[in-house]
Order: sequence, then structure tokens, then C-alpha cells
Amino acid sequence: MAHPPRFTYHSWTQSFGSRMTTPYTFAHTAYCAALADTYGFLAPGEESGVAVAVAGRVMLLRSQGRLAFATMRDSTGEIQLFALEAVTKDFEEFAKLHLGDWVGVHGEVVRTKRGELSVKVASFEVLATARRNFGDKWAGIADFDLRYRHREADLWANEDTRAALARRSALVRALRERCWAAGFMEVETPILNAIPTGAAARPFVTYHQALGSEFFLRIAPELWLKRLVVGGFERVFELGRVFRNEGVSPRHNPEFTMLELYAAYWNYEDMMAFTEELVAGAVADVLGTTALTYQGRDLDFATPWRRATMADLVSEAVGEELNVHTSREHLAALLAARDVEVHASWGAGRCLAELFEATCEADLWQPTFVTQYPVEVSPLARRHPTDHELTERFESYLVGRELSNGFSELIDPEDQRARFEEQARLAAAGDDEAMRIDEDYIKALEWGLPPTAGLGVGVDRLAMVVADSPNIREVIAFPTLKPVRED
RNA sequence: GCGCCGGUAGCUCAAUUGGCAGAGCAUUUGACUCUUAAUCAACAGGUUCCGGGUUCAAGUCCCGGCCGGCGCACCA
Repeated sequence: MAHPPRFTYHSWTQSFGSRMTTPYTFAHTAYCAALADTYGFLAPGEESGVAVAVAGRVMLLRSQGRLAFATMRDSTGEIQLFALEAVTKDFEEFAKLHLGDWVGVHGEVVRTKRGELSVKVASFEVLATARRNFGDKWAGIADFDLRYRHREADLWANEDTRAALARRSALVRALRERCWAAGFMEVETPILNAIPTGAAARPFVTYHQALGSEFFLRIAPELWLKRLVVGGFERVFELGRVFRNEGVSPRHNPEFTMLELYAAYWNYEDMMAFTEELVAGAVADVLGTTALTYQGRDLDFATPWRRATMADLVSEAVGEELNVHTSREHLAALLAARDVEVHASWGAGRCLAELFEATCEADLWQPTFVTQYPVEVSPLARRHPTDHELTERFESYLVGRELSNGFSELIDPEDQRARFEEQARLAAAGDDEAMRIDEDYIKALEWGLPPTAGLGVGVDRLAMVVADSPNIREVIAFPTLKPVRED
């Protein structure tokens, strides 16, 4: 039996007695950050003569007999509250506030003799009491379990958490605004899918009672978005959650945020150019620069990013000329020498891609486009015109991780059917991440998909870099955790 | 799923070879008219994650379980 959490209740009923009736609204006139900007000129001991109404949470309290100081925080910053027995209505109650209480304060903007910009409290209202104290006021909260299960307490206690989630929000905004500015229409496609497709991943399964049908949470919005392009929306994007029933790690959460976009008449070269401008621009929107430090190492998003074919990178890493036409046996031997288990169903293309992941991926620190992926691992990408075993596909890598994936879209319905059938063979052979045949999508291609390029960006991964977070959970407000069993 | 590490007061952390379970902050009470993690004094606060076992004696050692961190695997 798991014990209920133990904590100290404040004796709030004693402290507040009849004042427990809290107001439903507070007529707020100023934010902390704006006060600091506006009244920076006040000299120590000077009073502005201006009355304001501020609200926020009591972070610190220094009660000193007939005067008291509190540090109050709102969403923009902090301001000191300065209360005097001779000035402040209900002074004794003010001195008994608890850390974490929400207050609304009326008073004059002043700077104290000791130089701290303050609101001299004329009157105040308790907007909410903190009946549970959250963290150490100096050390914050360090316990991961508590921080992730109760992010509200983590946000109260830890500046780093607030900064990381704020940067994530700014990044999402920048990405969205840049897509709009480039003429992409934001759309929403189904999360409940009869067939999980658009990526290689194990799905979550659910069930709709009235329809009497099994559904899968989407693993990618890709095919729906291309159907909208078939319908005539030439530039579309979706920024939303996808779900993959896979392992949890510092770089993986079962639900994560993907930006996918499609542009008619573009090829993968056009999309690479757009990708680097989009990402570098969004990073600059958030940080004011494309040059930053991630986990102690320099990283620069400045364009153009390095471009290299998968075959060239693998050849360089292994020390011999290798490509998709190298014999499958030789590539498999190179994999085996690197302790990679080679499945019987893998052809040369899959082996080459696996060799890339084993020898190159972790070393790609600066933003890099890896191009010309084998057809075998790219069931939705258009074949390269000069080598039909390759595709016009790229992935971007940075800090040793994949950031984005894009390609010239396969528009030929007959080739698409053949690719799906090959995936179905893999599934029958036991690959539970292989794609399934989506007849509706093939029908859509038969109505005509114009030449189109697509892109998917792992937004959480980019947020980690922008927030300098080593762990994806730091940029997800409420990461997926195992429920605590009560038995 | 596998391996390593961790879980002690509300929070942050101590506890020597197995030998009386502690501190700071928070809470409670009191003092204090310019503090800045205010200060000072006092009180109180424990199923040491859960369940077994070894032992005269277990926070500590052993077994099982729960949850978390990291690594591997899977993947973005």
C-alpha cells in the first residue's frame, strides 16, 4: 500500500480566521516587469505618488515587528511589497502571510531607503492561500518524480523550469508564425486513425464504442496532409501531437509534438532550403541569435547547413567506398562487426541506413542535412531520378540526433502500392513497425498529387536545444510517467 | 524489456564498521520600524518507499515488489 503524501498543512484557519472569504476577481493594473521598467528612475527613499494594483504569489516574507517585506512574483517578474503597521490596513494579517499565498495589493510605487523598488502596501486581499508548501525556498525541488508529477510545484519552486517551458512556448509560436508567413495554411487532421500510417512505429490502440471499431492514435499526420494537397490546398501544415508506443528515454516521450508541412511544386532541395531558414529563423526569434551553447558545446544554426549524402558519410566513417549498390552481404558483415544484429529481411538499403546510424549519427553535432536515403527505408519518398534505389529524401541532424525528415513525395499510385506491399511483407515477417496498406491513400494519389515536398520536424527535440535541456521531459509540461499503483 | 544507481521530516540533504534517526529551510509560538534566502529565541515535526528475511541490534546487510534517474534496446 502506497502511503499518501505527507506534508505540513499551514494552520491557515487560525491565521486568517474571518478573512477566508476570498474575492472572485481582482482589478489588476500593473505587472512586475512593467513597474521595474517604468519606475527605474526612483532614487532610494523616493516615492512616486502613483498608486497601482498588483497581484501575484508571495515568494519570500521578511516580517520585522512593525514593518514587513514580501517578495511577490507574477508571470512577468518580481516586486517587493513593503508593509508598515502605520500605513497598511490589516498589517498583522500581512505579516502572517504564507509563502505561496496569492495576494492582490493596492499601494504606491516607491523605492526603499535600501534601494529596492517596492509597492508600499495600503491594502491587500488574500486571493488564495497555499495550504500545502511546495519546495525549499532556496534549493527548490530536486526530486524528479515530484517535479514531473506535480509540475505546478516545480514551476513555483524552480526558475529553470519556468525558463525552459517559456522558451518552448516561444519556439512553437515562432515556428507557427513563420509557416503562416510563408503562405502555409494551418490544418488539423485526425488523431483517431483506422490505420496507423505515415511513419514506422508501434501505435497505441483504442476503441470507439458507437462505431464498434478499433482505432489507433496517429503516429504521423503525413497521409492526411498530402490528401489535402491532392484536394488543392497547395501549402499546408499541422503542428500537433503524435503518439508512438515505444520506449521512454531522455530523448523520447510517448506523445510528442511534430510540425509537418507540405508544399506543392517543391522538391526536396527546395524543402531543405526552407527547413534551414525555418529552424534557424525560429531559433533566432527565441534567442536573438543562431549561435548558442548546448550542454557546454558550441552550436550554430547559421545557414546554409552542411549537406552530405548518406553513402558519402558512411564511406568516410567506415574507410571504404560504400553505397546502396554495395553487396548486401558485405554491408551486413560490416554491421555484424559493429555488434548490430542484422535481420534476414534487410536488403542493402536497410543495411546502409543501419550502418549510417551505427557509425555517423552520434557525431553529427552541427546542423547537417543527410541526403539520398535508400528506397528500402523510405516507403513514401520519390525515387531519385538518376538512381532508382535512392530517394530524394533528407534528414537533418544536430547534437547527434535526428531533428527533421523530408522528401520529394512519392506521387505515383502504382509505385506507392508496391511500396506498401513491400511493407506488408515485412509486417508479415514479424516487423511490427512496418506500414500497412492504406487503400484510401492510394485512391487519393490516383486523383493526382502534384509534385510536392514534405517536412516533419521534432519540435520537442528543437525545444531541448533552445532551452539547453538534456532531457525531453524538461520541455514537456507534463511528461508521460508510469502511474503509481495503489494496491 | 535488460543493466547500473537512487528513494530518510512538507522541501533540500546528513547519519562512520550494522549500535540512541539529525541539520537547514518551511510550519507553530515569541522578539524586532529598511529587510533582501532578514535575524534571534523556543516548540513541534519520522511507517527511513512497500513486504519479507538475517541479527542481541537494520536507514545501513539479503530477497521480492513499487516508483524514479542514467545507460542499452526501440525510436523522433
